[in-house]
Amino acid sequence: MRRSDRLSQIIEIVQDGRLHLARDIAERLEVSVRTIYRDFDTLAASGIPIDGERGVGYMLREPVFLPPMNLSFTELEALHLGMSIVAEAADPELQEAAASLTRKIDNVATAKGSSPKNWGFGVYPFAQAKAGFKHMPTIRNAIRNREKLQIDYRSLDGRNSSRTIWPLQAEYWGRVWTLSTWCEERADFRAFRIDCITACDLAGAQFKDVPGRRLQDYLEKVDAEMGIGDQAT
Amino acid sequence: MRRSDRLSQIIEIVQDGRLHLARDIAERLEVSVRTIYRDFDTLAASGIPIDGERGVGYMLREPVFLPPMNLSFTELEALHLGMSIVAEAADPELQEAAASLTRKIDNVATAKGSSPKNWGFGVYPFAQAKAGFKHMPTIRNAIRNREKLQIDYRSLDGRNSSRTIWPLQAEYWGRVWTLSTWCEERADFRAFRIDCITACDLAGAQFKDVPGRRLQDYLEKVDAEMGIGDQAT
DNA sequence: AAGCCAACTGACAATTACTGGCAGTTGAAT
DNA sequence: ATTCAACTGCCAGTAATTGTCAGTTGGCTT
Repeated sequence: MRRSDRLSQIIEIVQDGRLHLARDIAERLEVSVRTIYRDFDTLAASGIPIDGERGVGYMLREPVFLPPMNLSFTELEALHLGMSIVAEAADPELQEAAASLTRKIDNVATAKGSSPKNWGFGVYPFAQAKAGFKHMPTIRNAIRNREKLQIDYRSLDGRNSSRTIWPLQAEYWGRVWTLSTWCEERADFRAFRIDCITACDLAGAQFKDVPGRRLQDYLEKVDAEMGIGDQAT
Repeated sequence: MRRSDRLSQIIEIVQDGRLHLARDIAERLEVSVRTIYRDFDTLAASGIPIDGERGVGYMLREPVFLPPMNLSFTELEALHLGMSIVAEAADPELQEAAASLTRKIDNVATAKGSSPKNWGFGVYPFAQAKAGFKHMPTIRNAIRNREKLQIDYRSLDGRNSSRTIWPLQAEYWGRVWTLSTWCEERADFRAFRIDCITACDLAGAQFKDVPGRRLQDYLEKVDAEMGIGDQAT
């Protein structure tokens, strides 16, 4: 096996986010442990965020991918359009991520002497989408980690309520963002407009994968009703 | 210079889409021509779509990137959100590109044993955006290659007209797509709603970069007027 | 505090991979 | 028919990679 192939394999192995011992990897790739140590050196030198701790093992610090990947021209266009939209329609954290992703890709996908390419897309979503952005990072984080949220909500007709919810999915409707959840108070699925959420904090507990309360169950239920679910009541 | 660095450099050189001779590349990277031939072998074996033609030179078949790239978790989220939106709000060609890009990334960015990950985003744009999709591939292609378009247009108040336009940029407004152009008939900038374009064909000629008729000039003009430009008149 | 674990480091020889040079062959274009 | 430049095979010299060995270091457990 070629060295460069082995380096890619190491990344693939480490990508599960769990702890790995140099000895195990060495065994699996049929090289000596010393070689693995040297490989981790090389990877670190290339900027891959791998932490090695003495007495413990190796672990990936954050998600990574560096596959030999061929993108067609159309895929590049789809990517740029998508990033343009996200840069307009999402919260600042995602906006920054979209911008930095675009920079990274442009760095490698265009000849370095050339001027920044114009991809022929402009995006002008409605301003309303920006209301409620301040809660989006918290919400996305809660969805990722399956953490309950404690929210205060002011519905469109002016009633206030306080809920503990299991955030399942954020939806983008072109103008507004909504959040589909399992609501503990109502013991049912509820969708909230994110711009109507007045306060939003982690409740400090995770939620489990309970059949009947999963995103999949919600989508099936909504499909059955041919609607998009109720606003919070 | 390490071999792997040289391989990346070759990709970077070839990435301008033009023709390159092995001799020139060899000279530039200070290795022998023989080595360059061997490198192209290696690249081809890794799946990079480079064509070599005897007596002609080397050329990239389609855009490519295989950078050592680290994406943060947030960047991955931005990417998935963007692709979800494109998969809903764009024409079938871009939709397919978005889907295939998502597949490629999920293949490498998630542990290979795990089930497909749910990213917590849903996207439901208005159906109107889908009108006029049939012209989008032609239009995107024309923007890319700076080709004039011959269009038939039916404005919102029912008047028909036929124009030769220089397509500069497509804009997404959350519900509809518009196309900003230089219009030869009006000798001025004009924006057209893409869903109101009844026929759309390449005019068979390219347009040049004429100062005063570029996208950049249009954007400056629009900024100055604090509006979004006229609909076609 | 002692012991264990596994990451690390340095040195050296053996092995392997890469490279340049040369002498060809091949396919396409002129 | 000639030219051009991609391609191929071979060989010897060179450079990079590897395994072995003998340590050191920092964190954790007992």
